[in-house]
Amino acid sequence: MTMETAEQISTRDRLIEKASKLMERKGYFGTGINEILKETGIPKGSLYHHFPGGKNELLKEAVIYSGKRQLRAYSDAMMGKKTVANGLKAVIDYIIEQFLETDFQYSCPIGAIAIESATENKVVKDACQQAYEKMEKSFEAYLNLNGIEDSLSTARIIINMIEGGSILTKAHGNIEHLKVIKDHLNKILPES
Amino acid sequence: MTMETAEQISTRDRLIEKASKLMERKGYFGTGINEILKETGIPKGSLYHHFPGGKNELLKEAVIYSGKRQLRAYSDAMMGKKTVANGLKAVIDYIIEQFLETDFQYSCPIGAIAIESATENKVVKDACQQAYEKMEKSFEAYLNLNGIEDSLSTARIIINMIEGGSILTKAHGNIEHLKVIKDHLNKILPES
DNA sequence: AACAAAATAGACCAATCGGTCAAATTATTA
DNA sequence: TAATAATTTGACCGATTGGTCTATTTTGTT
Repeated sequence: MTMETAEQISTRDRLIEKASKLMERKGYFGTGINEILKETGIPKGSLYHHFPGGKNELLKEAVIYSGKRQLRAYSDAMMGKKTVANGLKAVIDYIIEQFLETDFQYSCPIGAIAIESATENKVVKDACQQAYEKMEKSFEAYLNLNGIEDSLSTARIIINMIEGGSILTKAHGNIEHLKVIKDHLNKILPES
Repeated sequence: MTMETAEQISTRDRLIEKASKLMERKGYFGTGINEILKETGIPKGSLYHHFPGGKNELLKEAVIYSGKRQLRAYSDAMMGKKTVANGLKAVIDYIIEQFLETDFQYSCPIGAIAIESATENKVVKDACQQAYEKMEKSFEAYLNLNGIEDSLSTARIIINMIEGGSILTKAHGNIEHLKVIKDHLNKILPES
């Protein structure tokens, strides 16, 4: 009967959350099991109890978690915007915000893992692919619902620009490459 | 007086070359000093003789090397093409070729490093930034020379798409996301 | 030939890597 | 409450990490 806060986060979720954060910034190889444990204070045995597959299994879950969080954030940003162009520009604005808030430590959550070769950790690689597929379908549906032609290819172009723009933003330490995307959206999407 | 081949690659260059290849595929953290040494057969002492700064210095040089190689490959692909659209499509074709030849192990050479957070290795980070800046200026000049308006912002959009498209291509294991870029180039650039 | 500088060679180091495992503890069910 | 299952705890493991250091060999210069 301890005084506990309303929501008690499980050990498993705490591991996934921390792994997700580290992974987004340092990739698969840069994310250390021991670092996750030290920062969360969770002992090693617990990790291998919840994730018998070890690092691969934990990071697979972390990719899924990151993907969901990213998709939800994008959806929230788009919600309520009157035009498609405005909805997508709100997504870019959200990303810009993240970069500014984290002093450019933020990056494309899935990209940092997906970019690393991974003949090895196929489990993690598959999780990345599925996360991207969900995002693609989500964008496609959004465009299709608003009467945009070539909704699939347009969705792909937009995701390409977002992912690439995020890398460039991180590399340069300024948001110019993301701002350019907003301008470009005006060109390729119907006004108002 | 040994029978030696025409070109003798220096120990230094062999290290940079191998580091570059590993780094493009596995990023900063995934690239191990020991792995480089084992695969090249070069002893450890030689590495720290040529690169007193250790891993950071070697990988900085590797980023510069990768950037130059990438830029040259793009330039070669564009050369001789009559229209800007065709020149840029040739660049995408080159990238597609690389993916197919390497069974999708190829990735954006600089992106794999740039995406990893790097408050730490500032040296490497700066090298990434400079590599991207050179590429941006190169594309901008190419567009400007061919009478394209908004050459800088257009260059940035194109680089964004290339980098993002490469990540998505790697994640999905097919070239659809790169093909879409070629179609899009037709839309945003003047025909022939 | 003699000397100095450059480069090669690899043994060695502490620290960290991901992972295993047996014991102790807490929760659940009978 | 007794038995059982789920979970936590942390010591321990071999392998690998990036890095240092002292010889030895090769190269260049006079």
